[in-house]
Amino acid sequence: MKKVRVRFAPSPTGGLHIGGVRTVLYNYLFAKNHGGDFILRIEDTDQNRYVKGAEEYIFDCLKWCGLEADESSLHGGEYGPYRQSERKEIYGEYGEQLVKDGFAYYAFDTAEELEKMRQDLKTEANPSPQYDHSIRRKMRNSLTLTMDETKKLLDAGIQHVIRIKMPENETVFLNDVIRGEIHFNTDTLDDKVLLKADGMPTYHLAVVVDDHLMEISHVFRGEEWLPSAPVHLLLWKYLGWEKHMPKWAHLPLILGPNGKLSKRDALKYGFPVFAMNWTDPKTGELIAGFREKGFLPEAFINFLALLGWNDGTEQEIFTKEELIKKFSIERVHSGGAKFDYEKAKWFNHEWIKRLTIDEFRLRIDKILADNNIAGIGKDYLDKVIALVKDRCILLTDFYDQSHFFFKSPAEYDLNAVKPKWSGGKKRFFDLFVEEMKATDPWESAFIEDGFKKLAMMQDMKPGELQLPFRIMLVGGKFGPPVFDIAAVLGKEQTIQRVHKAIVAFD
RNA sequence: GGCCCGUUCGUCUAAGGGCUAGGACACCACCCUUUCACGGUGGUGAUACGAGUUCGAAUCUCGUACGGGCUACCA
Repeated sequence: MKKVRVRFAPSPTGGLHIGGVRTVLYNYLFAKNHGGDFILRIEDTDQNRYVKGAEEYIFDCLKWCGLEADESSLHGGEYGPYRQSERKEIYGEYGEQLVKDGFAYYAFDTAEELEKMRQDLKTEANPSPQYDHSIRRKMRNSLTLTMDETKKLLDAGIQHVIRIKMPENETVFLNDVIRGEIHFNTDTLDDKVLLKADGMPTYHLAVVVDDHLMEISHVFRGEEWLPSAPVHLLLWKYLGWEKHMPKWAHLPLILGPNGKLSKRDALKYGFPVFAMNWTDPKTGELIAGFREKGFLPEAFINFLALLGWNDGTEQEIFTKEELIKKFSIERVHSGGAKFDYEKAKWFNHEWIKRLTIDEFRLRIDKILADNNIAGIGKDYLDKVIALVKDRCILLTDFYDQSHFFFKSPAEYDLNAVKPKWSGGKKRFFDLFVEEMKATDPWESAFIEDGFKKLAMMQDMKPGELQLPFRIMLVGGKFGPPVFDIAAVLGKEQTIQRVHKAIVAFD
């Protein structure tokens, strides 16, 4: 059997959204599952849509996700170049060959003429007229012009495109791995442009030529490509490569609240749709990314993998290695899946809980730096992490959950303590300071023990004293068990905070 | 409008002719915890509709409805 070679072919026009990442994931998992190669090809045939930094950004995203390509413009390979703009010369000859063989033709229509045709033919029943078999006889192309006229125009260097000549009333069968057999009648298809006036191929020509030249064995791409699939099938046939044609699978779309998930949804609903932050160089607009939101790449790909696929069991948490082992394209759903940010967060939480303290520490450098927390000893930091880790749903929750370990509370939630504050309670804490001074060893259980004994001696309920104690150390009604906090803070710091708070409470 | 794809709890999904239609997220209740989470237990909640095939249909077929995608010299 032919070696498995799959590819992801993004056009570098902006951020990489999760639909794209999932397409990469499924390609990658399939390739690795079959011991094959994953190729990344940059589809930059549209010069007008070039966006600076987008290509590098895509590579960075894949690196962060742990889905790096075996071959690409960055990683090299035997089938390069991997950037279509650098393959420009390759496509022309195939276009000419198609014309010579009668499968395509030259078209000289200007943008204005095309626009006029669409306007003239536009009716309520047909709001978007196509350049198809029914009208190509009325346009300016090598089908309507004589050979001499055509040659004259070509020799004169008049701008022209090459269009595929859709056959009339034929049925094109597509055997999709996920959807089964799909058929199209060619009468409903239009004469797509194959080679543009600037000499660049359109996606349709480039994808077929490159997939052939790069010996791609399987094409897994988004469902939005389904309508143009028959054009690709026909080109494989017309170019004489039918027996080498890859297997096809069209992946279901990832939906937002209103249709295909888009970056507009990110702005509107406040959840990330890109893998990493992306700032549009033209508008300066920032679209949030999962990485910066505090997601673990392990959780991110785990979540994405399960959005449209499952292994048939009830397992939901998978490592990348497990996914590689268990993934099968046949088990991918045919229906679109709505993006659920809550579930994404649940996956992240599960992954954070599974992290060891060491692993967690290595992931929070940036969060500490962003919050000006520096010079913390490893032992102390690890104790904090041990208490706080499982309370973090996102990595970025770490600061909110732990800041009081690094900075004495700047203010107190007085509403939680003031109404019930009394002379008796003040006396208790004065005595408790003395008690703490004698507490040895300084451990959670001993601190708690001393606290409760003293409360009993004072004939007070320990429960009613715990909340004030918490506010003293933390500033508010949150955080891990209060005696654990005191233990980590240390005797001196705990006593200091109690002293300071007693004054503030009075 | 045309073409194509899709349709099981609110969401992601399991079940590919034979069960009380299973799990997870979210939600609710209780337990744990006299912070808040975690955790534990339980609960609400679905086969879009209509025909047909069959002893039997979530599962097969057809129709309808609804949702989505495409309809550029963009990918």
